This record gives sequence, structure tokens and C-alpha cells, in this order.
Amino acid sequence: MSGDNTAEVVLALEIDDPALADRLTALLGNVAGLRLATPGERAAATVVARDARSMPEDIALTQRELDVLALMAEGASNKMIARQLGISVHTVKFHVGSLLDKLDATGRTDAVAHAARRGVIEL
Amino acid sequence: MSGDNTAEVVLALEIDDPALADRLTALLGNVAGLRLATPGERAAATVVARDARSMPEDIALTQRELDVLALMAEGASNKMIARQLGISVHTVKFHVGSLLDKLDATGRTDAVAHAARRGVIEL
DNA sequence: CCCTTTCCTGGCCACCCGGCCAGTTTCGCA
DNA sequence: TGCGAAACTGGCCGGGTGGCCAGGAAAGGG
Repeated sequence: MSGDNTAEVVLALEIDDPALADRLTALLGNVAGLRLATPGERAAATVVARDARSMPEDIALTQRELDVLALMAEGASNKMIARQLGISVHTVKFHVGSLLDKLDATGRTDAVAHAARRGVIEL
Repeated sequence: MSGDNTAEVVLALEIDDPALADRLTALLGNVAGLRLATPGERAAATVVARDARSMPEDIALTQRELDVLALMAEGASNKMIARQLGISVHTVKFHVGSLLDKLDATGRTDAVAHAARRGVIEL
């Protein structure tokens, strides 16, 4: 064996189905030499759901919302987005609000993270 | 749910790195309630390798900054981060400021995006 | 024709964020 | 023993953010 068999293998979970996620958490939590990653931690491998029945990715974002989302991911403020798209700050806020609602996010940072996770945007 | 939640969870392995694949096979092979998929079998979830993409140098972030960054990526506000880490909001702001500086970001959303791009964190 | 949806705009306001100033303690290293 | 880095805390304040209210213009379907 290689001498590094004392190091744990860090495994991340990316499962939408709560039941399956709980199941795997319980199953994998007690395995010696293996540890589940904490949120944000870099993992050696990731467990992803194969059957994506609860995730058709049909978040149905309008074109304008996609425009705003892309600029948000670049770190642009509402004022910058407004200037870039040639619309008012109020309208930008309106679209951001819709985005937060549709992406089930608590703020613009969370919205970008969620969108990136779902593949709606590419970082 | 179907009542067969006592059945085994079938897990597929998609790991290119032979060493890691062997390691995970050994680790996961003995877990009760869990079975590795035979080639071609439909699995409930799949274990995939996490990038290992080129990243010349990690930006020198302190442990505390990494803690704050991870919670930021979860969409947590400064207040939430403070509560989570058991420190004051002022200290959180202090770390966030350092993060923005080191990651060359204009705001927390930009910081998370940059960190994700550079592989410092995983979304 | 009416009516719904999408996109757009405005005002108002509580709260959050980030930058500035200041200070403390603890730790390791020269 | 001195000194810097890391971590932590506070006040202050301008500007950004998000939620609420209201409305208007245009496209498409009943």
C-alpha cells in the first residue's frame, strides 16, 4: 500500500433528494478512512444523483433575467447592470427580485451560487 | 417513497484516477446497506472525480478566511456568519474585507465567483 | 375586444454592506 | 526580548440592496 493510507478520502455530497441524501450521509458517515466534506470544502470526489427526476432544470428564466444574472455573476452592482443594459436601476431590482424568487435564493450571492450549481450559468 | 427503503443503495464509480478508484472501491465495498454497481447497472447515485484542474497556486488565505468564504458561498449574511462562527459582525467584516482584497473582488458576490473560478472553493 | 403575461419604471424605507478610523490579545520567529 | 502576523472588537457613515407599494406599454390568446 502507499504510505498515505492514514489520510482520509474527502467525499462531497450533491444529492437533491433529501431521503437519498440522508441515507448516504448515514451510510458514509461511519466508514473508516472516509469523511464527508463540509460545505465549501474541496473534496477528492463527489457523489451526484443519477436519476434527476426532481431537477428538470426548467427554471424558466426570461431572457432579461438571464442578462441580469450573467452580469450579477461578474460582480456588477445594480447601477452597473442598469447602465450596461440601458434600463433603470428600478427595473434591475425588479429582475433581481424575480431571480431571487425563482432560484430560491436569499441574496444575489446565493442566487449566483445556486445558478452556477444548477448549470444555469457558467463561472 | 416506495416502502423498500431498506434495500441497498447502488452506487456507481466514475473515477479516472486508478489509485483513488481502488481506494474508494475498498472503502465502499464493505459498507452495509450499500453496494457498488456492476458495469452498466443503473445506480441511484454516482461518485465522480472532482476536477484536479490546473491551479498553480492557491491564494494564501488563512483558515478563518476560508471559513468565512465557505459560508459566504452559502449565501449567508455577515450576521449569520458571525453567529455561525461565534464571533462578532465586525470581525466578519474584517475577514470579508481581507477576502475582497486578496481575491481582487469588488463585493462578496464577486469574491465567491472568483474563488469558485480559481478552485479555492467548490459550489 | 378584453385580458393575461412580460417587461419596464417610479417612490419609499429598513436593513445590509464595505471602507474608514481606532484598539486588544495571542502566537511564533528572529 | 522585540516584532510582525493573525485574529478579534468597536464606532461611524455613505452607498448598495431588497421588499413593499403603485403604475404603464406591448404582445399574444381567448
